[in-house]
Amino acid sequence: MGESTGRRPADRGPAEGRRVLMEDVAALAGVSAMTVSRVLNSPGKVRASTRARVLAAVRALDYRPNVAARVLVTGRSGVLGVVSFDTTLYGPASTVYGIERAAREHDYLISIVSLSALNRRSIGEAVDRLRGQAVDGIIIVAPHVSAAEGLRDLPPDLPIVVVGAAEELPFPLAAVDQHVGAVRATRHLLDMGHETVWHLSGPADWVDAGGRAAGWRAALAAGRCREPDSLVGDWSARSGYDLGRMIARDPSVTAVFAANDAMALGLLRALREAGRRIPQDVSVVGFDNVPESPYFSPPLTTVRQNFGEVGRHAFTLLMDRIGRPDAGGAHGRRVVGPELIVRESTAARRA
Amino acid sequence: MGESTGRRPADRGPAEGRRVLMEDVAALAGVSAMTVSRVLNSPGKVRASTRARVLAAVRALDYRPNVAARVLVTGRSGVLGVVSFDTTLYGPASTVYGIERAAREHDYLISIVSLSALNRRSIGEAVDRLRGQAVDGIIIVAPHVSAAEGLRDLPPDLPIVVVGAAEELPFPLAAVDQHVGAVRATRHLLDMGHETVWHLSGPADWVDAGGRAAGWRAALAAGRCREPDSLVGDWSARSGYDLGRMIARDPSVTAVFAANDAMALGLLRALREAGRRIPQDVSVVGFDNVPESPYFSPPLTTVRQNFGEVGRHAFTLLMDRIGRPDAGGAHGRRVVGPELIVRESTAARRA
DNA sequence: TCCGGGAATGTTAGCGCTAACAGACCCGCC
DNA sequence: GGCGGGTCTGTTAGCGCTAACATTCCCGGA
Repeated sequence: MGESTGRRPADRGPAEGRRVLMEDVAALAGVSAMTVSRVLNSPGKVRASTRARVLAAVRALDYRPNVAARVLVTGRSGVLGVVSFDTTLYGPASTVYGIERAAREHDYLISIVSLSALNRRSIGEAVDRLRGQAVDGIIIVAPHVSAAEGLRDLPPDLPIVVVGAAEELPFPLAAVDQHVGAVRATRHLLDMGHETVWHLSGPADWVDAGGRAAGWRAALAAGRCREPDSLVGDWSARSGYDLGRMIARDPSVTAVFAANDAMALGLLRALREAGRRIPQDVSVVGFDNVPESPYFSPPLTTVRQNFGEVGRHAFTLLMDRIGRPDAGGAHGRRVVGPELIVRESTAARRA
Repeated sequence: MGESTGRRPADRGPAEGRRVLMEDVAALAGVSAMTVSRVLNSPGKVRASTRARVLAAVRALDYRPNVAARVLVTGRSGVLGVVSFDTTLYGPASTVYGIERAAREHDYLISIVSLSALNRRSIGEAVDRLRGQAVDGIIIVAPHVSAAEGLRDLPPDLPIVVVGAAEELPFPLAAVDQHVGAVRATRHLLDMGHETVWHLSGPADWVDAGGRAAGWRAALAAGRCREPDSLVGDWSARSGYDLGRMIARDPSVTAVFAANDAMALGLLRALREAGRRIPQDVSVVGFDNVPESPYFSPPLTTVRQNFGEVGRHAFTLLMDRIGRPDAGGAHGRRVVGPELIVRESTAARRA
């Protein structure tokens, strides 16, 4: 059979522009292709002297294995899929970055699909696209309630981990505890003597927004405080500004918890335009601790989320899942505690 | 030969947990595997009635082609590599997002490698990792001078496009014209009667920082203005604040151009702390037009960069390059013009 | 000296798909 | 009715690698 196959590397001259194959390395090292493969994949099974010869040949020829061929045989690609939404937002961007670093440390590559819209269809499509590329597993960063619905339709055979989603999903989960963060922010304000705390919330269909609003509500209830009308924004500074203008002239507003730092920034501006001083007249707390928040006017009291750690947890959970594919078992949950960072935008209520 | 190969799909029962192969689809549709392949890859070459039968079978079995096998044969993966640096920074994040959208519209997936350090070694490694995954081409978003050096070592056989790098590289380039942006920002201030303009620059080894500083210098020279000492930051609000404190009490400082919006934010704060009013005492211009900049105090005059368009250009250039691999030819350059956005942080110099 | 047995290496047979060629089919026209 | 020409479909042969089995090698002990 060896006779009839005409295009074996040995038949053509030595690498002239042609891509270097494992067989070329084998020839140069004076071994078989299989030994080269072993040196690359399980070095322990090859005698040291042989291994050295092979590695020298690999370097000499600048050989790079063809991944497609390897994947075809082994079924594993060394690529993880990441599904995300609007990676220009600070939260998603930081989470993806955290995942990427964790993956790189373990020699995984990540492929990213952003969602154009948040609905069950688009999540399914994104996952399909990644499955099509033979990823070993998928991390879904889609902090959206309707996204959670989309997750229910997903195939159970593929290892999937979810970041920051709602509670009841059949997947391992890594997240920051939004509820606790919001409770801390709200209680910080109540502890300073404010009669109640207003809340500029995120979009109703975001899981994190829901969690923060629930935490705020719980803290108010625990303190037996009146719960002001809900003010719903969209994470943007603009929405914080617009909502801020609605409450800025109400003197009963002395403490506001904004669902993220961008909204807090808009709020600060609306308050100042209305002549209210911060923190003397109104205290403001944000959420996220974006790198700019210490330089707001005034520096913003906010809640820090450790996205890097969430990313690392998500990666670890996925590795666990890939390791033992008995999908049914208990689904790991890694919840990271947020941290209140007190700066100058909050003060005790004036007597 | 067909006899001896024991594991053909037909030999085992119909798909029982086993992965669905093209041959299964073919059997169900009553055609050969090749016809299925044609329906999937060049539908025009198959009679409509046959095509319909095949597609029905594909859907019935929920068949998904094995990409690894396809890549092994065709050599094309449908994946583009993106090399980037710190995707939590607004610029890189937005660029990557723009690339991702453009890629998605053309059914490409992107794989991302972030650089931990900016030096020639790390760029080479990142490119190697992507090459290892058989990407069809690579877009490098590494706006760093030493990165540019790393680019010189890259293999010429792989289609590569660079975003926002320095001038003289043997690759197609997409970028925002930093020089023009900086000239516009500076001239805007000079036109308002300021005697000169100070500049908080970005890190010296970033290409964009160099471009902006050069534009600032050119505009000053054109206006025959004194060039103040250079103040070098690192893009962060903190560095803008620190540098701001150094100049805040100097009454001759009446106009400052910050190399990005984050630094401008820190600067605003330092100026206010020193009792200088903006824009009455000092005018400030930023660069980037981050979504929050309209809500700074005061709203920031800045320079808008259209990252989405840069991403789209980069993608298009890469497609061109993949299309005709005669690497030698002219290298496309797509330079996007930035736009000055005047808000309330700039005003005419007091008489 | 020869032999048993584990370690090192080689050989064979695909992984699932598509390029290239071969063959079947169909239509209208002579 | 038969035949040229295009259209549609099938067959064959790998793409480059690795799992599994086969073989060789090497060493100490009898």
